[in-house]
Amino acid sequence: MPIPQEIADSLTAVGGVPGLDARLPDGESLVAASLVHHALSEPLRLKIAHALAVQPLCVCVIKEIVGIADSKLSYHLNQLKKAGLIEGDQQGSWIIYHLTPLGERCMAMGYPPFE
Amino acid sequence: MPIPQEIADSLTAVGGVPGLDARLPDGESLVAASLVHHALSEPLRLKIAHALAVQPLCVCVIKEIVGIADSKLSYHLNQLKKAGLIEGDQQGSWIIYHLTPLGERCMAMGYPPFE
DNA sequence: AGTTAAATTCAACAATAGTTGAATGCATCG
DNA sequence: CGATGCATTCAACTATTGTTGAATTTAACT
Repeated sequence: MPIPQEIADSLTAVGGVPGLDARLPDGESLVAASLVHHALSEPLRLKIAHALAVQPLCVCVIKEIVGIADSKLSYHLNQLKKAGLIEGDQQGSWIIYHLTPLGERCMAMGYPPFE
Repeated sequence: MPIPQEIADSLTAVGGVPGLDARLPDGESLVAASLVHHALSEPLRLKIAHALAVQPLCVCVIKEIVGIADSKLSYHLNQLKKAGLIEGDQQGSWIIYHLTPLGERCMAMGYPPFE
């Protein structure tokens, strides 16, 4: 007597385990998506992303907002950059960070959907 | 010689650093959101969440889908549970996992928005 | 009660990720 | 050029997270 009837029935309806598996994103898509989630899995980085959703900012202003040491901030900015969510452009002495198109779309969705 | 003009101007328009800060989610919200991101920051857990978005499943079927050891699967199911994305109900010998309302909303959004 | 199957828990271990402070790179200004 | 301010890099360290296999729990069946 294998798995519960309800599960078995609906599973059969989608083509069994192979049928269900076919509906899932492929490995590459899962990895790409998980990288975005990982980048935003730290409150600090999430806050930076929200700030950049308001407007582009140089590192020194971001530093005022989050209140952490330079090297720590650089590390987290780099994590966001590696995930493709932000970019930095040198402008004189300053590096101005802004959301990428992907970053914009992410921040515009209001995710995760609480309430 | 302070920050670039464009940044300074738009920053002034939102009320300076304090004004910008007021537009950002509070610390509690940032932590809550980052927990959801963290739960989905592993390809394995993301795949499980996608599978449960198709239908509720018992652990043994999830195991067939992701192809990992029992204890490892339990660990990851627990991570998703702690983030409030899934729940498990005992039904006879089996535990049937399903998305919570929050999990449903998360998976329904098509996040992150690639393409 | 004894057995079997489903799933979780645990402790030891391995791997990843984040922090820190000093050193470095780069652009500007005198 | 030399000094200064903005930002990144590096190596050593700490902390968090994930993996493994054995032991345990719970429920059903005989």
